[in-house]
Amino acid sequence: MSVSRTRAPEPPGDPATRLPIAGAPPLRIHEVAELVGLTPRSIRYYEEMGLLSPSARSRGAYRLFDQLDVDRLRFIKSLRDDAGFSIAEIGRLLEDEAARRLAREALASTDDPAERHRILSGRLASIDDQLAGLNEKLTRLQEMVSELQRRRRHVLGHLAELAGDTASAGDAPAPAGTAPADGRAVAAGRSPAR
Amino acid sequence: MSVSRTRAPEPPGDPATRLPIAGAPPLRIHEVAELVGLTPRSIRYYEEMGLLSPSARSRGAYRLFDQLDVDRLRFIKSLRDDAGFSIAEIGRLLEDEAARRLAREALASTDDPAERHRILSGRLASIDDQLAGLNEKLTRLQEMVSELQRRRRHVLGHLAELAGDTASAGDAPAPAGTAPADGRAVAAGRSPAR
DNA sequence: CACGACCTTTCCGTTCACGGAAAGGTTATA
DNA sequence: TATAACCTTTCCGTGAACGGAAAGGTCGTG
Repeated sequence: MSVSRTRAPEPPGDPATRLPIAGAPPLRIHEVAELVGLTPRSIRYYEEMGLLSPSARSRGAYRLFDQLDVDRLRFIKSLRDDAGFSIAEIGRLLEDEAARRLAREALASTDDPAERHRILSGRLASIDDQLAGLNEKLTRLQEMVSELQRRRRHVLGHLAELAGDTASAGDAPAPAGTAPADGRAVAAGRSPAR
Repeated sequence: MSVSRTRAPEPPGDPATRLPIAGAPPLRIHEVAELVGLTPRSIRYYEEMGLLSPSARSRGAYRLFDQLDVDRLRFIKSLRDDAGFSIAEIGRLLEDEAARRLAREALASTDDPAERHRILSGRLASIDDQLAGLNEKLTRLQEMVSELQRRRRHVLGHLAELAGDTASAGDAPAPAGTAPADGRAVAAGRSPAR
């Protein structure tokens, strides 16, 4: 989901990097807000909470957002809505993002193997921490999904039986097991219901 | 994750259904609270919000909870902590639970195929709604996880390269792709960090 | 330069999901 | 029956995550 572009510092000048955006016309707060699906108020709040580096300002004092800011905001929104993290937790994750940048620079400025190893190990540990948290949520969500799928199949079975014929009026025992939880989107027809 | 036992109304009498519980010694609020990992306050709040049927009361006015209540509370907690649903949303999901019971009864009391079909279709639609919401969350979470895994492999690669030898001082392009997102817990060594 | 549309900060208000105290009742045990 | 340890309802308080108004500044266009 594009956490932020990791390569290409792109010094200055670079016509049409991708299709939708041109050079880098900085956006104003309500524009990004609409773009990523947040309110200006929320964005200011996130900045106040330290989730955004004090992004660029115009001579006046208008906040100006570039593509990286937009990516970051999208990431924040995803963390909030999809993973259900609190703003404080997101703050910690993004601190880690910052640590990541620092590690990057540190790595670039030293050739000492011991030092490099220390830095990389720290990064690995941090990533594992995050993975642990996310995987736990993921697993439980998958359990819920497979439970629902079980029910779906059950209902479907009744419907089929109804369409076919009515043999005996007792319901089959049904597999009754926790099912291996396969995840992956399977069946859903309706609207978001939010 | 055991939403609630669906079978066996168990009229009266039934010694030792499962290992931990005996017949049905109703629990008091702080006991269930400890059991499922909630506070008494929260449980009362959930009842106030309509997530719990006015569970049994003693002659005094003590709330008494049986195994089904415990299951239901566990489900609520899972919905809250893992899926990140708000109490209101959980309320809607549980309303659906209720609808499920009603459908069950309705199905038991009619043989009219048209009627049965209507009921079953309603159930199916509701399940699909829920699946849609959960699957969306699941997908996005999986994306986040695979992004993290990508980073992990990247760091791991650097570490290996460091352990092996330093040939040329440039970083390999690395697979750079969104990786199919396999889900399933993969690597995590640390503590929960919550 | 005037204007409308946007922006700034500051501050107070609100909803959610409880926490916690007050005032009093209940239950099991000594 | 008295005591400790629970329980009840009621109500006020709180932190998080904003919403929204006030008072004023800034931008691009006519």
